Amino acid sequence: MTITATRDEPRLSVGQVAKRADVAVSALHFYETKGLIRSWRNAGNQRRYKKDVLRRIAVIKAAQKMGISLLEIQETLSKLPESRTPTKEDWASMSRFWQAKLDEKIAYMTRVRDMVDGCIGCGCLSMKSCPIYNPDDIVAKECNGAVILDQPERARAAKN
Amino acid sequence: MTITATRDEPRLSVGQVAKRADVAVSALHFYETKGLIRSWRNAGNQRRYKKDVLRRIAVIKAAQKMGISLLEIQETLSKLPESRTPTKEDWASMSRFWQAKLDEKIAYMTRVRDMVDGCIGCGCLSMKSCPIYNPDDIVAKECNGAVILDQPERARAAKN
DNA sequence: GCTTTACCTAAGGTTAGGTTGAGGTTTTAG
DNA sequence: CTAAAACCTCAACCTAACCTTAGGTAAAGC
Repeated sequence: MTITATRDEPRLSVGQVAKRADVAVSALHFYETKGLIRSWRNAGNQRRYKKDVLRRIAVIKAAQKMGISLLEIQETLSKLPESRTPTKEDWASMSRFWQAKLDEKIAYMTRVRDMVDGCIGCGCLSMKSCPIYNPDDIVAKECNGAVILDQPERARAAKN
Repeated sequence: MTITATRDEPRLSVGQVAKRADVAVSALHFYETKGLIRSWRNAGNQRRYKKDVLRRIAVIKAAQKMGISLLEIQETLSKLPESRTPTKEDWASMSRFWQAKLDEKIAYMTRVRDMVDGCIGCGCLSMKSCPIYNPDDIVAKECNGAVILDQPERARAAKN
């Protein structure tokens, strides 16, 4: 009896998902083409979603707020087990993964801030040795002594 | 004599600027169309730059590293005096301005990290009240108590 | 049963920050 | 003086992350 009740999970239409997750229908289509979410079709070829798509979308949005690209999000989400609905621990470990990335980014930005601070503030801006003045070695060698600024450079690296 | 020597400031060609600033010629053209840098033309219609363009470009690149858009950079640079070569204090105040923005961003990311941490970690993820679970109020009202997450939303706001 | 609302696909558009290429001119090196 | 290197403009193309529009189908309300 309760079994029957649990069994006929109600599937959501794209409109319902859009409303509840506060994203545009077009975005849901888009996420699907990118493999971020999945849908089933009803007899009339309309998308039907399992409820846990809401959590997936919430996680996608949270990750985006962290500045993580959809590609990276997709890659991470794809590690979730397809066979079962992800558990709390699944989401938690994903969260830890992204937090580490965030920490990296925060650290990176802090280094940039300090570099700008140190270099523009220290008076060397007018000198040949200043990393800000000499764009070539904007990755400061002088000024504040070996500031390592090279984390979020994957995009550029990929480009070249 | 020295006066004469100081007076005929050597102007740089795009190729020279590109090389010294480590940016593509196309990028320099692009920056010019966006009003980020300025050039003069020689008799043959070729671009010639004053030396301080190098510093401008260095600053542009530094700002980009901070995640500041070219539009914002342009707006900030446009406040520099056109009449004279910017002084050290000009650059320093610009640097302070951007540092404040960076601090904002860092604070924002820190809040996001803490929200993800608190919410996924606290066990409420499976509950209706969780801001991560309920995308509508991903701007956490529960969990960690009023986390204000709304700084870098100009893009979206502008869109809607 | 009919109308309105929701949905479908495919293609093209948008913004940011450029890059690439075509077709032609100017500079520079030998 | 000539050939190569550098430069010019303009237009097209690129990625990300979607949105919009067109033309057509399905579902829901009365």
